[in-house]
Amino acid sequence: MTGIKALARHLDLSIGTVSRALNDKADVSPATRKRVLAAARELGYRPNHSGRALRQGRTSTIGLVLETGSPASLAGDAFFMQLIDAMQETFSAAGTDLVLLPCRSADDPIEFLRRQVGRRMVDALVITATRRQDPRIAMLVEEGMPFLALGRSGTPGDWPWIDLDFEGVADRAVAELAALGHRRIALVAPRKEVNLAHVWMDGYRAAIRRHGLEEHEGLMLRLSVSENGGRQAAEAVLGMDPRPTALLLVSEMMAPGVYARLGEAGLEPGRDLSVIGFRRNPQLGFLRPELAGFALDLRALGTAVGEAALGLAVSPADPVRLVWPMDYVPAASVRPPPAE
Amino acid sequence: MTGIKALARHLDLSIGTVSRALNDKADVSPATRKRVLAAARELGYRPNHSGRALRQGRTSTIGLVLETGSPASLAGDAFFMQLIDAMQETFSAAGTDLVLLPCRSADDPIEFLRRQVGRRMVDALVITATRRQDPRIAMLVEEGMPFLALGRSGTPGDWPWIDLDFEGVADRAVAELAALGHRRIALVAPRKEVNLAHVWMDGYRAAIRRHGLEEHEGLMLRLSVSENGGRQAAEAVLGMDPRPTALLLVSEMMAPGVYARLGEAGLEPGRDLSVIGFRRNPQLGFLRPELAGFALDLRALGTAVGEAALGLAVSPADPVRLVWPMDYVPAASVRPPPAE
DNA sequence: AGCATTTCTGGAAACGTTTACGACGGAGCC
DNA sequence: GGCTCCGTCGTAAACGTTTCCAGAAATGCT
Repeated sequence: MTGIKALARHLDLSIGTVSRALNDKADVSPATRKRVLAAARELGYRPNHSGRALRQGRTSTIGLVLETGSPASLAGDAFFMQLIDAMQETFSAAGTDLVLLPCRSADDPIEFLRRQVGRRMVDALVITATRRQDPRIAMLVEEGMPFLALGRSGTPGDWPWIDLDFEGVADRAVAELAALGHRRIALVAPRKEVNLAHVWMDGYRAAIRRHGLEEHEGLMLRLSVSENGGRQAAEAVLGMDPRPTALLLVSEMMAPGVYARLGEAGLEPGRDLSVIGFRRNPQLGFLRPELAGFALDLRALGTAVGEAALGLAVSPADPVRLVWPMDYVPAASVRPPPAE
Repeated sequence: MTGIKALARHLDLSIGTVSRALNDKADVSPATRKRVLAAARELGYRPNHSGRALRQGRTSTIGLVLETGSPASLAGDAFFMQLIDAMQETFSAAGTDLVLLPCRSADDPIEFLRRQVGRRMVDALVITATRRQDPRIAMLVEEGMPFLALGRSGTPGDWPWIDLDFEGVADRAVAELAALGHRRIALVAPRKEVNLAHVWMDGYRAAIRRHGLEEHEGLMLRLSVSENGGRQAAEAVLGMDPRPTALLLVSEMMAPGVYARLGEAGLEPGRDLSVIGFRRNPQLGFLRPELAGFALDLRALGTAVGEAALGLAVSPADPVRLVWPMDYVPAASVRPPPAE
């Protein structure tokens, strides 16, 4: 393997000069720089990551922690894939690499993170699926590890986060439904104790109250975020008496299940039960009637997340705290409630 | 940050001795070993990954390359999540870490891999979604990078791979259907030019021929592996004249789309069109009638993949070449064809 | 007791890179 | 011509760890 040493010997230069030439440092003549770059390309030289990281004290790598085992994390839709895509594009321009660190849900997430921190293999971490009380955050703050949370948490402190506007979405969705005359609106929240579940339910509760609609804990369903969860949501709504006239889903990926179960009962989404999915998702373009939801530019979000993660190392003060807004897109799955 | 140096000073020992104690080497007395381990735990010492990697010439990390942007890779179901989970369990026992390397489908995969190889950040790579002609394989062989391919390829050579038994599944599925009296069996293959598409179609073709069934290129559909793809498959089948009596899916995740489209046409899976999904998937337990498919123990597969990947570094000779068998599990979605 | 052997420990080199510093040459200036 | 200064390059230390080697202490053997 050609290291910088072999390269220097081949060029009859010192390794110091070669290094400076490769890294665009000042103290090297244009002629030699050109010569070095040519030789490096020819010999296929790639700097050894460990050596560089050891010397520089940083790895130019950022880790995104993902939960494996939980279907809500990466499965169900290409949400994260697209996010990762955009993040990587941003990183790439900054000479940084992205690695995904899968954390087994069976393992202790704290221990997993502590291990990553100790290894110093990444300069910063991006964590997802934040909990209402998330010990990971306190740990990372304590360890002095730069990190960005995708999602808020009740853990106090000035750590950086970016989150979707769950309460804004819930509020707007309820408002749209109320304006059409809906009085009984059921809500689906994740079964898992992630923070967004509570933000989502709080936003819903506040909006229900503000519009003076029917408030009832039984209208809030906790289900797994999956097609099957959607099916169970529809099942539950069908069993309620009086039956809600609208259903608000925490994830649009549940909608196919809802539609299927309604169809089996001879009901039609929109006409018999208004349905609002969370995110407007082109993958679900086949749904009839079209599913109402909220537009989200995943590329823009991914870029923002990427930039925030990059900024972590450079400016630890003034952490990002960003609620990402989403715009309502009406569709035929939302109509006035059926006449009683 | 407490390095081994600080630890040694704190213990009034040489760093050599401390290192040996930590790494379970022979030349250290039980008493000091105990003392060192206690101090390491107390001071929260974690070996620096770069330092160790630099010295040892290996990183104890294996990279799994994933394609982002393509919905078939990680989305659709939790297939990879579960695989990763089991792989990680295997790695963990061997003191190895797993990182996921997302490769943007927009980028050049060769360049991406070359970069990973050059960085020497991982000891071995696991690549997925192998193509029929996959230049990545030739490149990795040439670079001398240990790797394992999840999926076969037409690229010649003795590189290690593990793949599902696509032709076996296609063969058995056709046999089951033929035994029930089906004569016109439609097949769904991925639209993308992955190797498995061809293995799958070849297996199907051979079985069709062997059983003397209706052979016709129009019976083979190339569609995206998604719920919507399943919908399109059903759509296509409905439009065929004469209509096939059975449908063989390359992924069970397409089944909900198939079921939905059939339902809209007033048809019932099993009764009007037999459907076989690829893998038996508990996530799809809600489908009625139950979907026939092939049992696959993802944990066992993940363990096998993990072990093969671990063995890559130790025994480069005699590469793994493994076709993973799957057993047919009948269900109500497969019944004799309707009387003409 | 004397020697050989074992057990434990410290010293130091090495992995590949970056970077502070010093050295050397030539050019410019008085 | 001697001085400074700038441009260019080589030298060497340092990052944190592992591992080889030698040395010291302790033990076993005759």
